[in-house]
Amino acid sequence: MSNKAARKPQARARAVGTHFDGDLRRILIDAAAQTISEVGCDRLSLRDVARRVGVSHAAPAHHFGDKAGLLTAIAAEGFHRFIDHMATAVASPAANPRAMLIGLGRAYAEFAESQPGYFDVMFRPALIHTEDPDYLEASDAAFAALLAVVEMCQRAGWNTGGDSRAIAAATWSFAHGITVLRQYGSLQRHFPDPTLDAVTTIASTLLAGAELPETTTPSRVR
Amino acid sequence: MSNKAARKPQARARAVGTHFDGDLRRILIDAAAQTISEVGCDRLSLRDVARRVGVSHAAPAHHFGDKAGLLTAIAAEGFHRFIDHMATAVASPAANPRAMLIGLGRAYAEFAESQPGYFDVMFRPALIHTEDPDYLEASDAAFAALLAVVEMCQRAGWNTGGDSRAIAAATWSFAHGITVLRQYGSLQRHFPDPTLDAVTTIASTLLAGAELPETTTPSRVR
DNA sequence: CAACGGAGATTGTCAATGTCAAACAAAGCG
DNA sequence: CGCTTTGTTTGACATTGACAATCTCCGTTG
Repeated sequence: MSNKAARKPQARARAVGTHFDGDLRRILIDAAAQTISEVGCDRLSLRDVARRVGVSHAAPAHHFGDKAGLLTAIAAEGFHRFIDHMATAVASPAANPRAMLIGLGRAYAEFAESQPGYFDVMFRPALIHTEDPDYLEASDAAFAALLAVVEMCQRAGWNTGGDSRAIAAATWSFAHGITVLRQYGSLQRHFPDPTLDAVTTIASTLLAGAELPETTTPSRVR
Repeated sequence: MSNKAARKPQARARAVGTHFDGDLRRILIDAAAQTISEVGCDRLSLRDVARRVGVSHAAPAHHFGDKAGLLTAIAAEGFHRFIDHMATAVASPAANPRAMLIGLGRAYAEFAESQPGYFDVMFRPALIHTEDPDYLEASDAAFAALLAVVEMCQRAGWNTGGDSRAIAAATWSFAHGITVLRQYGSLQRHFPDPTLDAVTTIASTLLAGAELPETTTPSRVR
């Protein structure tokens, strides 16, 4: 809202029948992401985005083809932001698999919480053009980044005895499940202490078959 | 489509201004679930459902209040069907944690694939009335059923050393993540053999820290 | 038996939305 | 100066969710 108010006069000043310095596309994406973070991906309306920015109701469709095109652009940018977030959050190889899993899971959920306007669109293939080259490229880059983390840990001495792609897929699945179920409130409703550390630590204990003792878990809440 | 054609004459025969034997609600739910399985939850339209059933465009809203009401009813019934499916799929306690996880994960994904019209709605809180008593009851019952499986395994000698609710939450998260990512096609795109067995087995190996050897995995594909 | 009230279902209507075609303005270029 | 291209607006249309009013049947009550 604040940046909208700051941007609107500039937009208005040159609005009538002229160009937007070529950055209307960027402004539209920002406004749409902001709207999604407020009302959710399902209630996004092209006309509402246009209203917020201060342009005509058909301007968004002109830039992105259709509603799915706008959401596709947001999803692609979301994956790029996701890559940046994961890169800074999991910079160094973890001491052990459990610590790595916890770090990855927390970074995943942190991104979903800090960038809801992007995360909500990234995994909604029914709403976007899944064959869009930019989207595919960004999605592939995100998986490649996750794969790089796994292989970095493998090089750091962690031998899983498995294909790194499969391990990355499983890790992604687990982090994604925790994240979306937390977003839905499903976990909060049934699990008394649904902090990321608690769930993820218990999960690794579960899957390890209860042999592993409780070790290095810097239990930072939330 | 086939059952619609078979049902339509009966409906038409008494349609004009009369009652539907009290089962119009059921017919609407069936038609809506069928529609969702075809076009997805996002493109469901009350008027389309009404058209398929052969009633007026306002009939669905009359029975369910609004669109979210219809989806809420479907979600609640979906959780009940989910409970039945899991009960038959995981009837006996698993020999070991890994076998139980694989069984749970497969049953979870099997349900999502066999009942897409219901699964797609069950985890979309933005589209339903999450405070609806029937929905909450059904959702709670589903978690209770999963919890029962975990505790059954614990009684069968599997000591995880953790709270059963936390273990159930983590298990649910992992199964959910695998399921939705498979639905989205994300896994198929990056993981060469995204069968449930493969992913889940690798995952348990990953989380166990690579100490566990490859054991009992009846590798049934898909 | 007749009046009645209510549940089930319909019709009509309204505002909002996505999409499309046409018009329009500004800039670049011959 | 005229032409094309790009960015944006205007106008229109079909679809949708929601609402109000109406109608029809059925069981109840007097």
